[in-house]
Amino acid sequence: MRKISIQDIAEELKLSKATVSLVLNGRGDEKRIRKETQEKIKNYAKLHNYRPNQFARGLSRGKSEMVGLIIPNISDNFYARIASRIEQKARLSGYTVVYSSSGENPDREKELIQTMLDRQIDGLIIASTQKNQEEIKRLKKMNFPFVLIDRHYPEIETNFVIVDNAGGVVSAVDQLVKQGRTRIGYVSLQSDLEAIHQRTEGYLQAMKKHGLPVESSFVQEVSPESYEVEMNQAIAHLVEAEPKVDGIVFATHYLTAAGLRSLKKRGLSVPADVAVVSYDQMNAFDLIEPPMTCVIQPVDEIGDRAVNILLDTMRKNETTKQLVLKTDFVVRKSCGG
Amino acid sequence: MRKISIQDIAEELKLSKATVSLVLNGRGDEKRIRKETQEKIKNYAKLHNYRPNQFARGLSRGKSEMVGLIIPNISDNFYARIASRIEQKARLSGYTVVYSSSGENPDREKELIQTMLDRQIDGLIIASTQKNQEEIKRLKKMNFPFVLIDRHYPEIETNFVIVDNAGGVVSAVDQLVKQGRTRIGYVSLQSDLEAIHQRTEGYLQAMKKHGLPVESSFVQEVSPESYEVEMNQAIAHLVEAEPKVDGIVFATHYLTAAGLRSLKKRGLSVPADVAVVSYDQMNAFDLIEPPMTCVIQPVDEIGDRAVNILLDTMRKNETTKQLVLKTDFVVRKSCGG
DNA sequence: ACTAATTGCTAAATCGGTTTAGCAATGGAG
DNA sequence: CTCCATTGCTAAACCGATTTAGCAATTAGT
Repeated sequence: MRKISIQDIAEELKLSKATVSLVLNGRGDEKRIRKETQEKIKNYAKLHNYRPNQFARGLSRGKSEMVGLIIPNISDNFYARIASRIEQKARLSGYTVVYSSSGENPDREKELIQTMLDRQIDGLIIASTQKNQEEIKRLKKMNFPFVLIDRHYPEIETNFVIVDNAGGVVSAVDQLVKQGRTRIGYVSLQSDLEAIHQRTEGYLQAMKKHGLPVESSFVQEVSPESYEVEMNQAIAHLVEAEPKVDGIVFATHYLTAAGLRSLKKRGLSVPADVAVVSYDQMNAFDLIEPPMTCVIQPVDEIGDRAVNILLDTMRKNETTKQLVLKTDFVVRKSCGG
Repeated sequence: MRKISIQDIAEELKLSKATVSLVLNGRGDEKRIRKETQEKIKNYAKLHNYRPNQFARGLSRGKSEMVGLIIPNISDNFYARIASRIEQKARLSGYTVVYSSSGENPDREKELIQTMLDRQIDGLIIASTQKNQEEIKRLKKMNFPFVLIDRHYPEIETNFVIVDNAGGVVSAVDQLVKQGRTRIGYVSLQSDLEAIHQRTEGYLQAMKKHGLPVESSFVQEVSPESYEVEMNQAIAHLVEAEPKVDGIVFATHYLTAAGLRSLKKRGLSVPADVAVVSYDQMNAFDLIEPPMTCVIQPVDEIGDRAVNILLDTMRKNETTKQLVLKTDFVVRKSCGG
């Protein structure tokens, strides 16, 4: 049961490689190969479990039927779910997805893009660190098909599928206001990510819209590296400086987690003392006490749209498509509702 | 800035493809190519950003420098973390990891294995559905390098890295006993997975060891498809039948989650009414009230060991390696401690 | 009966590398 | 001056497919 090549089949059946290849690629009729011959080839191939060597095929066709996916971190549930969806969706169109995590490291991201290009992938989906403009520009200049997801470079014209971050936070603030909260704080991340800035924008917009004051202590930022520790500081500012907040919006799910721990340590009760809404969710956010109110990102839609756009771009050279998806919202007890 | 091939370099520098290839693969000295010539080639290659075509290289070398990873579900945090670790570790040895989710579907798993073999991967790491003996046997017969992780086929002699499931549950029961609980229930999954059976074994062993009775209502099984619903039934049996349980061990993290919801619905308090220990963890298990006591699986070690074994197997044809890793344990409030 | 069209298939180039056997030129030893 | 070693490099086969131009044999058309 050794590996069998097209050559082997051709010799065995006393035909040429060309004929065999044509038939096995379904071009037998088009090339007017006799039905009988076609059957013979197909049967032999099936019987001996013929499998085309993808290297040879790729080399000669210049296509790999693979698309690359680069995300910051596969063990972040948000990206894992996107990855999972993209894989499923891409498979339906016959593509294999190759994915890798950049660990939020631009150099590594660059390296990964290069590795994937070396492997002759046909297209790329990237949730970029957003510190990799040069590489993205290069892809664009190469006219290589790609789609940015979750994060994009506003200054580069590319395909992208992102989420309406500002809108998501607005709905979070709206909900707190609806519950009668007026001194609403916001905890965010020190970050260059557009998405993070937009969330802050959303907070400020929403507060303005409701005519609520934004005290200087209301907006807190912690560093991505040591947010666990800094969160205690941040919470201290929010709940001690006068006026104390009666509601907090956290900019990411893990900030919410850290924030809750911090609130708990101080003996503050949610939502009685402070109502909480989280941007983005975590697996157990409906399990915790109180269950967490969340802005929900349309994970499946991000994946589906990204794949669709990529396939379009790969096939015809479509115009660039830029999508901003609306967030969803789940009200649970943490917001005081 | 077009794509440049070895051919191009050779022509430009009036050398042969062979020389260029040799030099760029670091075999210049060995083949006694003049330093000067080597420099010329390397410089030209760097300057024009030469990148070898991996298809061509793979075709001619018969190696792809890729390893495949097949897991049930990338959006399950347990597997995501393993995948992440494996990717990092494999990269250090110059391998790219291609991964795919089987969705617990044996047919799909088989398909994935085939696809990966077609793509000429050099080795494979599989967390199998355990309903795919034929395929695994086939790999073995082909003498293809692979390692099973998390789940293995006891009747097939293969490399594997699994966890001491029974031992993990024993430590869970031990902890509950230490907290003075004596009527300990166990909620598991209807499943053919060895890992799941072993956990049940562990429960029974531990109860026996402590001389505790296992009432018929103490062991509950729910189906993987509708465990959320059936959990209510299961919990009802555990807490209503006499004698009522005063402690429960859940066989997986998501069973724990569902169980907690169910207990909450009935107004039962953890750990006052029922102490709880979870086999395996979830992201927010330290956030919930009460924080969850967990059996911790050595995720990183699974990944590291699997890669090591795979690399060994790929290089020299080592003897089969079979590893059973010990679990860890985190005590938190849910067990009454 | 002669040309034209159709049928059925193949030869050979190509993709971009790797690798082995060996050639030509130079230097040194005897 | 001849012979052998060494240096520096190359020709050509090979990996396993795809694809195009076109040949030979048969059938159809007039």
